[in-house]
Amino acid sequence: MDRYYITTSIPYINGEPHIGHTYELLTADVLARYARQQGKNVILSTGTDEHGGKIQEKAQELGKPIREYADEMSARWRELGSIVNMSNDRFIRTTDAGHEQRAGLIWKSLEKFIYKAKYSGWYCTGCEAFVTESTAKENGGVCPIHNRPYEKIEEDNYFFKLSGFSKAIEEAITSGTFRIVPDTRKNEILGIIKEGVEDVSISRPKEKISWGIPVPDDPDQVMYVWFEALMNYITVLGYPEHQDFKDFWPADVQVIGKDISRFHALIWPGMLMGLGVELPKALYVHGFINIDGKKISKSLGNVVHPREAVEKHGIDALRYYVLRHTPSYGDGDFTWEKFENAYNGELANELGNAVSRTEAMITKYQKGVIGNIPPSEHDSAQYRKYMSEFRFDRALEEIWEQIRGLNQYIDEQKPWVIAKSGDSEHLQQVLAYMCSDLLEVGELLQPFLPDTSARIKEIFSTGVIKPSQTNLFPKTQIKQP
RNA sequence: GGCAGGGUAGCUCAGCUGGUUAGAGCGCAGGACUCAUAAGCCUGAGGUCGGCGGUUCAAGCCCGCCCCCUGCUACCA
Repeated sequence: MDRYYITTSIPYINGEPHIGHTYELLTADVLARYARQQGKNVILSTGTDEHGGKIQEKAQELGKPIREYADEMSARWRELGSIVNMSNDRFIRTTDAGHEQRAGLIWKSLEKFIYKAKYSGWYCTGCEAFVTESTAKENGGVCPIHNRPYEKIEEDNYFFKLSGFSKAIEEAITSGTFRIVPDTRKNEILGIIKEGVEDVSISRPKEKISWGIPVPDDPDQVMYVWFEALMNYITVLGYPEHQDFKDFWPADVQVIGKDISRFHALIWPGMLMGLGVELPKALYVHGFINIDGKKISKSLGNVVHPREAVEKHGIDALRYYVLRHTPSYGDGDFTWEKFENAYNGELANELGNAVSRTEAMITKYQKGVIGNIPPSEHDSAQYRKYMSEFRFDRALEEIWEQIRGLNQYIDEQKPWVIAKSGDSEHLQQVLAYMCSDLLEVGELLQPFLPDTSARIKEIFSTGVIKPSQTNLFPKTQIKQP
C-alpha cells in the first residue's frame, strides 16, 4: 500500500494559539485526508516544541514547575487540533522521553560533523537566537520582536558543519528532489545559499539554559532548542530502528510557515544528509493570516480564537473560510464580515441551498425516490493539479465553479416545469443528474469539509433521499428588505 | 545597496510563449422565475491594465528610465 507521511511544524509553547495557527494544521489535514481518500496509508504528525530558555523563563514568571507549565500549554495546542477537526495520527512533544532519548542518538550519529568553538555575539532570549552585529545595531540593541535588549554572550558552543552540505542542499533543491513550494520561498533559500551558508551553533551552556536535552558526554551543554526540535520529524517515527521510520520516511510533505523556512530548508536537510537519511520530498511554505489587514498580536488586541468562529458557524465553516480565502501562496486576511459573507454567500446560499432545493424537489415530485444515479462526468484534472501544487484556495474555487454550474443547470432545466408537464421520465433524469453532481461535489469536498461531505453523501447516496433534519449551513442573518 | 515578486474594474484577484470588443468573484443597478435557507438564475454599468519613453503591422504582456508595495539578504553608521 502507498504510504504517505506528512508533518506540521511543532509550535513553540510559549504563546497562545489563535486563528492564524489553524492554517498550517488545516492544510496538512487536507493533504492527509486527500491521501487517505486515495487509499494511502497515512501518518499525519503534529506536536509541540517545549524546550529552551524562554519556556524556562515563562514558567519561572508564573511560579510554576517547568514541566507543569509545559503540560498545560501543550494541552492547549493539542486542543487546537481537535477544535478544527484535524485528523492527526501522532502528537509529539519534544519533552517526551522517546524524543529526548532519540535526540541523543541523533547527536551521536552526527558527531563527525560537530565541533566545539567559542561563540560570541548578540543574543535574544525571546528569539532563542543570535543576531548579527549589524542587526543588533540597526535595532538599537533591542530586539524589535520581543522588545528586550540583546545580550552580549560569549560562550562555548557546539557547531554543526552546515557549510559542508550547502552545495548538496542546493543541488537537491534545484533538481527538484527536495521541492520547495511556492517558488518565491525556493528562490529565497537559493539566494541565501548563494551568499554562503555558515556553520550553525547547536548547543547552549547548561548554566544559562538548563531546560533542554543534554548533549551526550558533555554535562555542561544542552542542545539548542531548534536543532533538537527539528529532529521530531523522525523521532516521532521511531528513528532509527522502528519500522514506521523505515516505512514512512522520507516525508511526502512537510508543512511550515514562512518564518521558519531557513531552518527547514537548510539546517534540517543538512542534518538529514549528515545522518545519511533522505530529504523530505517537499516543503510547503505557507503565509500568515492577518486580521483586518494587521498582524495578529496580543498588544493590538485583535486576537481571534478559532473557537469563536466555530461557535458561530461550525467547524466546516471555519475550515472553509481559512482554506478558501487564505491565498495558498501568500498571506490571508480574516475579518468577521468576510467570514460572514463567505458563510452566507458561498456555504449557505450556493452549496447549502443547492442541496436543499435538490432534496426538496425529489421529495416533493418523486416521494424521495431518486432512482438510478448516473456516474459523475466532471473533469477533475484541474482540481487534482491544484491539490498537487498545494493550491487549496484554487482547488476549492474549482469545486464552487461546479456548484454554480449545478445551480445554473437547475434553473435552465426548470424541474418544476417538467413536473407540471407530466414527463416523469425526463424529470427523473434531471433530478438524478443533480444528485450525481452533488455526490461528486461531496467527494471533492471530503478533504476540506469532512462533515459536510458526509452529510451530502448521507442524503443522496442510497438512491432514496434520507431527509436532512436541518439545513447544511443555516443562515443566521436574514437581510432586512 | 543587492536579489526576487508585485502594482489590471469600488474590493480581492486571473490574464499561456505580444494578436480580434481586457476577464472572474464580491459589491452595485435592473429583469424574469418559484424547486429552495427571501436562496438561486439572467442582464447591465464600471478599467487611458502605476508613470514616461521606445521596439513592433500589433503591447497589460518585450526593452529603458522613474514612482510605489511586499519578501529575503547585505552594509553603513
